[in-house]
Amino acid sequence: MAKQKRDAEATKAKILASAVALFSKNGFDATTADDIAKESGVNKALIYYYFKNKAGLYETVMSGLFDAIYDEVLQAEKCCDSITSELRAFIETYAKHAQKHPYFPALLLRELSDSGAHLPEMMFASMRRLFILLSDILRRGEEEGVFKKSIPMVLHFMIIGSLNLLVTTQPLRVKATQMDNEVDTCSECSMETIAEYIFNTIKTALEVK
Amino acid sequence: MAKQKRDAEATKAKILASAVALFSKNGFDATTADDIAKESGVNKALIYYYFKNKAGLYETVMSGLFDAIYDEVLQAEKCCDSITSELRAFIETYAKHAQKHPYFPALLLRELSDSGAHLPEMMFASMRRLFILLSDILRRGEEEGVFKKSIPMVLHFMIIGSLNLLVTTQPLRVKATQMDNEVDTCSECSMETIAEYIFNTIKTALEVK
DNA sequence: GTTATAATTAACTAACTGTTTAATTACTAT
DNA sequence: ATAGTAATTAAACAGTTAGTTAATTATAAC
Repeated sequence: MAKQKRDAEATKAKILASAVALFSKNGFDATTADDIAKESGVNKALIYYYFKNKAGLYETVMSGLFDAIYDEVLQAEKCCDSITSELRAFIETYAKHAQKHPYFPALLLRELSDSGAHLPEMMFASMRRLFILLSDILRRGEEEGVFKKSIPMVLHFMIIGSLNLLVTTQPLRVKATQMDNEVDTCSECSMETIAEYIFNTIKTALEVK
Repeated sequence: MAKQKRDAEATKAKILASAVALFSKNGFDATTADDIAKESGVNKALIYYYFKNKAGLYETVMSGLFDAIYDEVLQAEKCCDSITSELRAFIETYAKHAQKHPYFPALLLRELSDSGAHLPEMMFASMRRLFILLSDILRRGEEEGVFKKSIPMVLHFMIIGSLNLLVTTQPLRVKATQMDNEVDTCSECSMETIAEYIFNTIKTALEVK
């Protein structure tokens, strides 16, 4: 069927797309239902018709984003022959995704900075899933005698903390370089270079000497 | 003089204290002038009398927090005999401060996640100052042949990113442990242990073999 | 074609928010 | 005492916001 005048799925999709864009740019509080309605060209009441309320829409948005990155990382990890390359895949894939969807780091950091005030259970479970993935790599590496004993939670935050911050601060770092070329803020660094460097740092620290 | 019925400095201090607490808990947008007035027991209009407007109050709050942590790190770094222990001091002091003032990581992460939307110049300069401190340690270490060549900006975010996230997620990680003891979220880890581990990870990666 | 249902709309509301104002009270210097 | 100033107050204002409602239109089933 061609485009109808009424298409519930299409309407829902339009709302979601605008919501992702606006929530990530301005956060939950600073994004209004009117903004989303205007951006998507959809009547405001339909937001409540389809998503119950603003919080419900936000949760749907976040849930989708979390699933997407988890699936991608899970996928990438399968096709590896060594533990070390699994670790590299974890970091690289997360980095690639964060670069491709730069709103994700912003939303994640905002959520973590108020301890998940807006979405208790769902975001909780999603973060946990991702952490278990890394935790598992480290445990198996340890069992195989390839990795030293580590504190997975700290390594996890060293990885995703730095990756997320490097994405969100990108414009800030570019600005810093323009103002003062003395300080190297890595403003020209590609996400691949950064991921590679983080991987090497952690790999070196994990190596049994 | 004993306590008077009117004391401008005391009033300002009361407003600031409540503002720090509320801004860090709920962020800029979700904190209302009414909240601050109620919490501090000060008439709402006095916020505008002393701080011009909400943004002005926010900037004063952030400015104070940034100065405090910078001064502390700068102080700690002076009294070191080796480059390696300067690096340790940097990480340890930041960790200690973040633990002592757990609202700071929350505010910092929120700011960075929207690229400093609320306070362009001031927070920019403060972040830069702190980064230069670390950058300098790494450069001198490199010159002395103690450290490998590194990407300071990435290391900086690995350090402060992980430390900040570990502080803000503390309650979340405790909750995770209560629900499921299988996954170790480092919920019992002291900030000293964490700082020590981060230091060792980075030190090992920087060592010239 | 009629009917039932799902999608859409414009207008509305009730609560909230940042900020101002005009009046009032306490303190200080003379 | 008095006058001037600084601190404090309650009330109000104008704009915004999440969420609702009752009516209207399209679609599909029969």
